Amino acid sequence: MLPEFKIAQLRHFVWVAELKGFHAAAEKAHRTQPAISLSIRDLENKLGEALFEKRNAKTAKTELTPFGQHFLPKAKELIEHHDRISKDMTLLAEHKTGHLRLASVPSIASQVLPELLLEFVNDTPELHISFFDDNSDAVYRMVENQQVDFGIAHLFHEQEHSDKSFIPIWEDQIGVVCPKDHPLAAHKELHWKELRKHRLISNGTSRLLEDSEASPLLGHSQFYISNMISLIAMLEAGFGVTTLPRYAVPKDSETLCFIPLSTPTVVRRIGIVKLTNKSLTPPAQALVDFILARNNSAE
Amino acid sequence: MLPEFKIAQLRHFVWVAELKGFHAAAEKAHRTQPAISLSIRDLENKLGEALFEKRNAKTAKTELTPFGQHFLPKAKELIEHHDRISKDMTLLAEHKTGHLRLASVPSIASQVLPELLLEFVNDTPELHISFFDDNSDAVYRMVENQQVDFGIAHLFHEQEHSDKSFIPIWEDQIGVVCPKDHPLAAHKELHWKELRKHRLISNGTSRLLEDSEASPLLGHSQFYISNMISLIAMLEAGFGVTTLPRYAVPKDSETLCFIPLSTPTVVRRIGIVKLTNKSLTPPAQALVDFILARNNSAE
DNA sequence: TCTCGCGATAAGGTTTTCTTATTTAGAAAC
DNA sequence: GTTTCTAAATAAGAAAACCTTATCGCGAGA
Repeated sequence: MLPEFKIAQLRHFVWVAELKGFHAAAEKAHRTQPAISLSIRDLENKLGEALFEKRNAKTAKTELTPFGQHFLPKAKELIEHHDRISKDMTLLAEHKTGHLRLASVPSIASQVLPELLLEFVNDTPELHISFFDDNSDAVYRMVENQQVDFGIAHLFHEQEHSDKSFIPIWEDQIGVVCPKDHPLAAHKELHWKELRKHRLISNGTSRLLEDSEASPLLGHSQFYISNMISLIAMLEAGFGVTTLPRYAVPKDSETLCFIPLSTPTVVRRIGIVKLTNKSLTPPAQALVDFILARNNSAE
Repeated sequence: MLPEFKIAQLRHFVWVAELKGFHAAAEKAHRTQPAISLSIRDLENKLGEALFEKRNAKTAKTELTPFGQHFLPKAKELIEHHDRISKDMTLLAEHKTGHLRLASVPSIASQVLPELLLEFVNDTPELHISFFDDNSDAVYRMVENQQVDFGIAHLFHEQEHSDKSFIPIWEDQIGVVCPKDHPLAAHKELHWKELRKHRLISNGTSRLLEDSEASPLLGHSQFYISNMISLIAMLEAGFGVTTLPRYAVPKDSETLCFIPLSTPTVVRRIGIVKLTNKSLTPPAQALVDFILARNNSAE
């Protein structure tokens, strides 16, 4: 029962009023003059009042009635409001703006994401990114609680996360880390049995070998260091060697080197974790797409 | 190139979101369910993003995407803005609200308008009325300067106001005013010659007689009082008699009476003055219509 | 497994909103 | 005073948008 205005119609009205003519307004609207006439008439009928002075009379210029003068600023405000929302939502949909929350395991966080994010935000200056790094469990938890839009973590076969989906992206191969002047450093690749002669330090990622034929090594290990910084320091001090996924090793270390294990070849799959039945926000979806595209083209 | 939303479409979206279902929304919109589906899909296409979680999947309840959650409050605000304007303008068009500015000559102002306005504003509690009373010249001037929406004044034959139009409403007959105990008070009507025997006080309205056969009376008059209050006081004191238009005489005077002049019968036409090429605001037009209707039915 | 509820999809009709063509009226020019 | 010109109104038909009925697909609960 209240009349419902169309934005286009209001635009026509504003243009006729401001350009003082139907022809000029028609041109601006990319319509013909009769279309504007009808549009205005429809508006007048809806309102039950004339917006422009009777234009068949002697008066030459199209001029607003007092009623029309009242309506003009209101119409303009509504149009502006509409356009603001339209623009905001379009920007958001084009992931040019908004807020993106992301959690990742430290290895990817430190070795892959910095460069990747730098490239991604290059053309989206208004995008805010919140970034958390923590271990896989914590990442899963943050995804579950919707503290982040998506996470980057390992795939756990054991724990069934039926409500989450996993998109594998990176394959992180397990290898041996030792000082560059260590006897093992000369090898291009290693068989697990070759490690038995050396002092092996196990760490949090060692359990990745549990299911492999290298599992006897774990019993062989006398030391366990969970903290990555300490572990690296021990290695650099020449205390021994360890096994680590490649991404967990500082990329451009001066003192340490990484030798892949050829037998067994153990890979840790790292990928994107998100809630299955929840869409991503446009910026988040854009980043996921970006990561996928980059990794497909890279391989 | 920016998408343009339709208010109806936004309503559909809000209803689907809030009622958590297309059927419920369809009912509220007095549409069928497919209409709502298409409406939402169109909106999603315009935005380039899904608003609701994929509804063909396992999920039962229709739920918003994060993007949709962002859009919902904005859509609601825009709808509210639209409805506010729609309502305001409708009220204004129905002259239920707004501002009406009016000027009138004192006679009508004091004897006709009070009762008339009281009746008029009866069903328009939100209408503000600014009211000025002044002589005819001033009323014309205020109309001309658009200080008032319209005026109530005399018709001047002499001065051509080509830009103003005059709608005659009242006919104000000239008569004689005298104390109730005056010899003339017994008459039902008077011939101008009968006044010659009495002391005549002329006043601002006396020039209405100038063009009539009673013009000799004006030379006969020894006193001229421009101020109405003083004039009435003089009459009440029994100083003499005067001629006045009927509406200029206090209606229910205890002491004075009004006897029409039969020869000559001079009427002063009072009516509505407005700018020719300017429409009235809806409340002003409504009042004019009201006055016209009242006066036609009264006669 | 069946059925129900909810939403998507398809096809066709109605309404709305344009366009082209023409008319009208005032203003300016002759 | 007639002609001419310009701007808007009007008419009629085409195009687009929108809604309806009918039907399908799919997951959930009986």
